[in-house]
Amino acid sequence: MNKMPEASAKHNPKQNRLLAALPSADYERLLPDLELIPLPLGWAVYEAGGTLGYVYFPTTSIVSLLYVMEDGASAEIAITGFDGLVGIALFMGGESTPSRAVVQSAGFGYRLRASVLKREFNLGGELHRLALRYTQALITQMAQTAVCNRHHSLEQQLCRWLLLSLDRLSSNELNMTQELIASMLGVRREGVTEAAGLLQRAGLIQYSRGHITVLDRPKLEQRVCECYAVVKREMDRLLHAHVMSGS
Amino acid sequence: MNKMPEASAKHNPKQNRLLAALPSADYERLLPDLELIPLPLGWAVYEAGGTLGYVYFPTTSIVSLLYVMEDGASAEIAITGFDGLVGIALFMGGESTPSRAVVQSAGFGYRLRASVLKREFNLGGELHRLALRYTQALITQMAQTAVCNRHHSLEQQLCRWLLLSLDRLSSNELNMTQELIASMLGVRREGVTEAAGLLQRAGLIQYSRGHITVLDRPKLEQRVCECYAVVKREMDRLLHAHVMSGS
DNA sequence: TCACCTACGTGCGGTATCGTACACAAGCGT
DNA sequence: ACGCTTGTGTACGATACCGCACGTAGGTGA
Repeated sequence: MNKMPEASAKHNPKQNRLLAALPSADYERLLPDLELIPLPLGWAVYEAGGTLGYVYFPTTSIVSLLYVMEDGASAEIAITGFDGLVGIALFMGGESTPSRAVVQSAGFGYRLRASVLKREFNLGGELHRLALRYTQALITQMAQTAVCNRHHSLEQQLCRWLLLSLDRLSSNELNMTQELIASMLGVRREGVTEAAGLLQRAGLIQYSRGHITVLDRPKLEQRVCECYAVVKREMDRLLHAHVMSGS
Repeated sequence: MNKMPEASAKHNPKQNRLLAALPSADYERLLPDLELIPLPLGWAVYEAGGTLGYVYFPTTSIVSLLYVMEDGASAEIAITGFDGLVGIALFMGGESTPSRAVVQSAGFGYRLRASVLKREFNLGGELHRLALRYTQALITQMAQTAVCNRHHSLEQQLCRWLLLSLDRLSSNELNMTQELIASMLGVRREGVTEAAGLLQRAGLIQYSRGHITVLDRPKLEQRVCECYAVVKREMDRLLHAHVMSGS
């Protein structure tokens, strides 16, 4: 519908699902303030307790919300990609959160200055509605993470994590060391080696020095715990449903 | 300041921190629709996936948000009392959530019809602001629960749970069987027996057939993991700070 | 008073994950 | 080509929690 001349054919704010779901009036209003930026692997989009100058709308990148404890132990509490935004504390009113946001898979995204986001949010339009619905989906993901941490095996959690990451990429390949996965899942690196080894021997994935290729996604979905489906279903319900009714 | 004749001296909507923080204009507007109701132990305020007809503002009761899995295993993801509200999905836009809300400690609360809440929320006034800030505090609690599940011992988690519950009651006594605590923490009942036994032998608590008395709260705070303090601090920051600036 | 139920205590083998240590292999710079 | 760093595989005892079984004790009702 919108055939406006983009700066680059490769990058487009509408690659982000939330931005894409905005009515054109709202979208046009934000467009001049949307700034394309690269999100390099490992970069901290924001630090725990820090002030948020921007919200980020990832397009081709994946950002993990993770929590680092006093003793250095860490755990991922949620994962965001083209289907969400990073920096909910800005519009929720807290300005900061005790968690970190780290780029888990390098790529691009668009950012919006805090003041612009707040202004648009306070208009009470679609961005307001979408942002809150997305936040609720994020809450579901966090709740599910808590439960999964409690009740499911490392192998199941790894499957969940792989699938959640895969859903936010356009390929079936991840660039990710076991060390990094371990810190996300909050387990030992050796634990990941073992679980990944099982999956590899079963022919579901192929692993090599920080590069994972998913060979058999259906089988991965068979092994994963219910947590994955719950998160995915809720994400779809809260965001897809909107696109339907909103346009 | 407000010396209005309440229906009962014992019950007052302002026993709930969120309602108390509303400017009088907003408060007065809601007052006719606030309905005092008893919250009996074990009652499901809402079921997973169910429609929410009301939001609840607990005053003397404690409500647990918990997640029950397909195989019956469960885990608490957050806890709410006079400092919060139950039913955030109503204003977040999702209408329902995949979690349950169960009364963990009997008492009272006020409820508001969904339509009334949404109307007030959409005015964009203080309730809007407060509800979102509270939601962010809830998010922190859920994140912390996820991390605590992953990294801390059962004993530490029990301490955290006792303190969080205690903070939402006016006494130092809890009515709560080990069985119930176990289902909240998502562990075996025997595990709770053991952990509680340790605390009892150390003279921190006194246990007897579903009745816990906290004897030495300072020592409890010494044993608890950092998770408790983080949640409490963030709760205070997000809600107290408001009271300051808002009135 | 006695039977019964509920809540709690305890013991024991099983298992997943941890902590640590070390070996190996792929890539990278010189 | 060589050594170094980084990423992965493996082993092994320790431990926290599980699943199950059973024992005990306080409270309740007939």
